[in-house]
Amino acid sequence: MTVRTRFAPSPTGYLHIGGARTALYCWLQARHARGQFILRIEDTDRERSTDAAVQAILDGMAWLGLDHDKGPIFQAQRMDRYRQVAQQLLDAGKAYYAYESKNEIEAMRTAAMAAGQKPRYSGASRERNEPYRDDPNRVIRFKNPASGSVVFDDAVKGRVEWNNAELDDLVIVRSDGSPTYNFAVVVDDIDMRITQVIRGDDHVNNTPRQINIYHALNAPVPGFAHLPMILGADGQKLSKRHGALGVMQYSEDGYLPHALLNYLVRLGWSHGDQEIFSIHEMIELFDIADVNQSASRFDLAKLGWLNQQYLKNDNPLDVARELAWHMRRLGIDPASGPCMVEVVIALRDRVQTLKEMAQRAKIWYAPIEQWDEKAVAKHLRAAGAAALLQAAHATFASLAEWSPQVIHAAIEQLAAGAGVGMGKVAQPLRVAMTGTQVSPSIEHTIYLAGRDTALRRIDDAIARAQA
RNA sequence: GCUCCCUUCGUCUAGUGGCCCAGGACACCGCCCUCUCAAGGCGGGAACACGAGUUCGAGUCUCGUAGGGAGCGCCA
Repeated sequence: MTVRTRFAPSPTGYLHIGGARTALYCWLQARHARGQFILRIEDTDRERSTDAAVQAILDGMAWLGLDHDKGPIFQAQRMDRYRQVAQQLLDAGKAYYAYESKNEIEAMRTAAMAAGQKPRYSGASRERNEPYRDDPNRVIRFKNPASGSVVFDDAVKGRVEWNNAELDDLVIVRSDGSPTYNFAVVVDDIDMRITQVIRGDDHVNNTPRQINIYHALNAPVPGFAHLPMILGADGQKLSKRHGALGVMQYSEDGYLPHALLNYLVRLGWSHGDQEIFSIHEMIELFDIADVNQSASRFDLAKLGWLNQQYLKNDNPLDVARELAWHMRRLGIDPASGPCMVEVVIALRDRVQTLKEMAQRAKIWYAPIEQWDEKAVAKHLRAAGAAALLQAAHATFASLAEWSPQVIHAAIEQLAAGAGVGMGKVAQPLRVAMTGTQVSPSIEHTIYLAGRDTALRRIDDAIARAQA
């Protein structure tokens, strides 16, 4: 049997970290089994669903590379199908019309609470066999079994047993004729022949009543896997206020999609001591049954480390392409300076994101924006610094070849000639090149600036040293 | 209130009764390397929530307690 999984977000916002991990696990499970991955948009709530959110989800999935084999399928376009199935249930005596007002239902809930039960619908209309009539309160409720229990074997939670007595008769069709979530998912998952339902564990409690609907429809029940939540760094539930960023925000912040995927796959799942997984390895090794049962926290530091691993090990040509995008975002033309690949190699050990890399690369593409006065005071106005810079200027101007190796040798000679250590020469030059005391190795910093810029900056620095 | 779920270093996790006085990774601290910052190398501190029970033996099985979470909608 072909394995079929689906990711079914509701379009009420962007694709966040939790949704992205759910999507990843669904995708991995399907790819691992060489099955199908279906994308379904659960937009039965017309109030809250927006086209912009649909687009944001699609963009997020595309950026992560989680491609689907079918879809996106919109629930809003399947209304007739839900009504048809509801009618089937009605005809079979497995669902019924109910006309209680909101107030009446509210009263039932309060009464149940007072009796020490959970707030629930009393089932008042269950045996009344009320015919259809035009009434603003008309809904269709599912006739849940009154006794016995529902048992399912959750791929991550294990065996879960639920007493039917705990379940009330839920609404499956609203007064406006639209289906409710619990009903629409079941109809869809049956129609799409989903074999494994993978979703957040906030749905565990819905599962027993959904299984009862499967039974009422004489449909095979799929397997279930309920994923634990992802918490914020502070252990609080992830919300918009608590760093629950949309996936595309990570793109803008300079993370590589593969790094995010790698971080996400390890959040709740592991394969021995392995930390780095190629997409191919994830697909080979992932099994939903190995997923953890407890919630985990989102740790930006580890994401940063992983991102750097990819920055360091990916082909610099590919990284350069990404870097160019971030540089343009900073208003810099990547063509106005040195070869991007060389810049990537110079900076990749020193930053964790592409955004930082672009920020640091600016010194080779645009004039120095800001001088670190402490650096100027310490290294440019130091005794002998100006003379060293003069000497460096002369040496660099006469170099036959402009390469890091040649520049390195020249600086060593300069230091030896002045009877000082490398630091005494490198630091003033570094401040001259960058305005700060931090940069890649001095020879690369100078080399990447290009001879003309390097000489000009040394002149500026001498002027500044004497100011 | 009721029902369900969860609990190993600060964080992500390994661990499926003896290989564990608990391993790896991130973070943190120290040392080395060194022109700065990193990267890298080496080293360090750091955890089985608690209590009973089963067993020759429990992080691993059972029960309880505590703590955390989810759900109980004509929201998904």
